Amino acid sequence: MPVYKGEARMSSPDLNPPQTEAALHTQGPLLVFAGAGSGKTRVITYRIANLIAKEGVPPYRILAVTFTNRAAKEMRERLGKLLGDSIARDIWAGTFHSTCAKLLRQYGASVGLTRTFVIYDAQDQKSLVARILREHNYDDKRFAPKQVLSWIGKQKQEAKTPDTCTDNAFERGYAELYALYDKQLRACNAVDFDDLILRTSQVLSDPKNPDGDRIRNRFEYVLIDEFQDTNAVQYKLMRSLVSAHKNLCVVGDDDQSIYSWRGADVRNIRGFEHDFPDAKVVKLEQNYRSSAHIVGAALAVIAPSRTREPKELWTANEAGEPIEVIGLETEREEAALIVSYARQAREAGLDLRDVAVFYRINAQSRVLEEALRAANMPYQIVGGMKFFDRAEVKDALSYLRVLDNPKSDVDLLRVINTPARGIGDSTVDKLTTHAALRGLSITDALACADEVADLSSGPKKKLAAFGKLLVQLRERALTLAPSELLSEVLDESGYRATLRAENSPEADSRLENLQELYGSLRDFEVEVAAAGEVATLSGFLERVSLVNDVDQMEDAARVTLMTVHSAKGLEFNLVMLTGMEEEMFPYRGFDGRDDDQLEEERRLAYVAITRARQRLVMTHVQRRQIFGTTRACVPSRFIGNLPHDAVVHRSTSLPRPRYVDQPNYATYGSSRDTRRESERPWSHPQGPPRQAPPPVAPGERFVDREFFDEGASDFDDGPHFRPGSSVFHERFGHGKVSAIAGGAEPIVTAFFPGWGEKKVLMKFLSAGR
DNA sequence: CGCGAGCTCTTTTTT
DNA sequence: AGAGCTCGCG
Repeated sequence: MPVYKGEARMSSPDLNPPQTEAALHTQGPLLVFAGAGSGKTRVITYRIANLIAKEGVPPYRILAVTFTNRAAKEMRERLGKLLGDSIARDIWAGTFHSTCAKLLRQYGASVGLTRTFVIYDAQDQKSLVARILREHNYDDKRFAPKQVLSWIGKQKQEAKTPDTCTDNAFERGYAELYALYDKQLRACNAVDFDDLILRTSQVLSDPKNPDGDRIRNRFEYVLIDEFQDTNAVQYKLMRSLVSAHKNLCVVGDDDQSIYSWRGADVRNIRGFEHDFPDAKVVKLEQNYRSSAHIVGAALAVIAPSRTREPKELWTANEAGEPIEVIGLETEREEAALIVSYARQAREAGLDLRDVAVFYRINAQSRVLEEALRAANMPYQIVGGMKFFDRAEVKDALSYLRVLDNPKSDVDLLRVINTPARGIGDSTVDKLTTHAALRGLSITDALACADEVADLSSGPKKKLAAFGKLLVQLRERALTLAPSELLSEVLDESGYRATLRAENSPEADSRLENLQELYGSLRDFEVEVAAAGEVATLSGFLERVSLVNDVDQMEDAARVTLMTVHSAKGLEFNLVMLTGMEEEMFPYRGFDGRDDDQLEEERRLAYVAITRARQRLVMTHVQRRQIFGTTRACVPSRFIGNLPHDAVVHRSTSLPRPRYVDQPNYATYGSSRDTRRESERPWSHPQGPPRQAPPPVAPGERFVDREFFDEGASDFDDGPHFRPGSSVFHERFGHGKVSAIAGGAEPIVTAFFPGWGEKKVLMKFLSAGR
């Protein structure tokens, strides 16, 4: 019998009244509006603990859906502390996607999936659609794979199937493609991300399907976090999941709804009471996380939003440090400032894991990264190019996936000529045509390669040899541990040998990445073994598909760089929010932004600000080089919204002249402007700052560099090697640098006695004698 | 059939 | 600025 050790705490002042109300709720629907930093996670864990300990609900009958796997893991850890790890382990906790993947492994048969189905990512999807377009002679001017996929994705997010998706003649072509794409996925025993939800929902909503009832009976209590970011299928799935008992708790904040572009519908949370009229509603409005200045700033930024659920965030915390708004000339200077601030924070005793740098788009990270690296400041970048998206890693995974699931054509085609084994495009074309005509998978077609029409004996032999390789490897897969299989694959396929033979710095780097993949597979095996289970290939591949970068984030003493989207749900002592300029944040895409999108940008800014506990720094520049051109920049309207008394302005130069074309702006961006957001000018000028930084004579150039470190801005010569430097390399020993080629991964040319001149990646070098 | 060079094209946010 | 693509050559 579980003993609930935290019982004493439950009634203690640990929880405020609304928190207690939510935590003690048991039966029926519950809607929790959880303001930023209002102790939401704690309420959720206490509530689950209460269900288990007081109500006697078995942990395995509780499903908790979180936004990231990281959040699920953290929740489990907290519950472990309250109830013990063995109980916490039995709770179902994960994202919608990982939960559905788990369910489909077991209950996927009725929707055409076997236990070894694979999950296709964006790249896989694209290559599949491209192939369909080619094979069916679609006009690739009218049908771009990306557009086709985004249209299909939208249908799936709205729970629409190929036959129910549209009767609009204009969209007929898309609907046909959806049908073809769907058919291919089924033939491949594969799903895409949206399918994970859609197919699970289909299992649940088919009244004749006994699996639906099995799943329903399994979960007596369902909790969904970040509910404002659920889409229509997820909502539908949720409804059929709880239709019997209605023991549903949803938690969210409409002010933090930032994923509408992914199909998320904020009406799910705003209209919740309509679908569940007897729902109990609790509002958590006290912020415990941030200083009063930061809470005030967040409120000021979100206030102009026209559509908000009524609620009032407040805090009893102290005012704290003012928010710093810093104007700089270029993005390089901005990066230098970030380095300088991080350094000062570290010297002041702040742990670097408590320092974060946010930006609106990933493209902004490069310059920041270069500056941090040059300054030897430890950092990690979340997002951007993922480890598992690298070509060599994807190749290796494709081998594993097609071994696990022979029907996966996309994976087979990816590796059929990687490394090059003389199977060219025309041979592959004939093979795929042959397979399509007979309704075979490519693996099957390979098994009888000599029957392929129009193929001479050379290519046939090569196909047969590759087919044989796969058969042999598949046999080995039966007895080998997944990590051993990977090793075998890399050897037998010639992949490793080909890279070794290349003997270039890039190839070395790829080999290293493959080694890292091997390492992560080993880690997975150890972890699974610790839980008393056996590591399966499918299990590993699924994890790889569904982890995101925030899940992967290391808990190390480093500055963290990420997009604002990735930052949702996290918190840091010091947050530096970069690129606070019109067109950057709010971001302006190709076709501008409509009102709804601008509101979402505003909510995004709200999310960014509320991540900070003690200190918030916002930077903006006068000109920024991005996408190959230089743009002139104006401070973001969100800066204009900040309360004057909470802000200190600084800059390294006089702001650009402001062309005031709207008399209203004398109040420095106050929300007195009642026009709709989109009617206000885009590059609207700021009024003069109310609270000027140190006084400056008009026209005089004011440069305030006292808040810079000496030397922080000249990171150009930052790389610690230059021509003439002595370096050390694992294999080549000591040498002397002759040249350095920059870029994200700098390549150093150096002379090594006994080896001659070699080009190596800088990361493989250390300082020599 | 495979590789390289030039070309174009795209550029938000991600499970 | 960078990646991905097509085309042409060996």
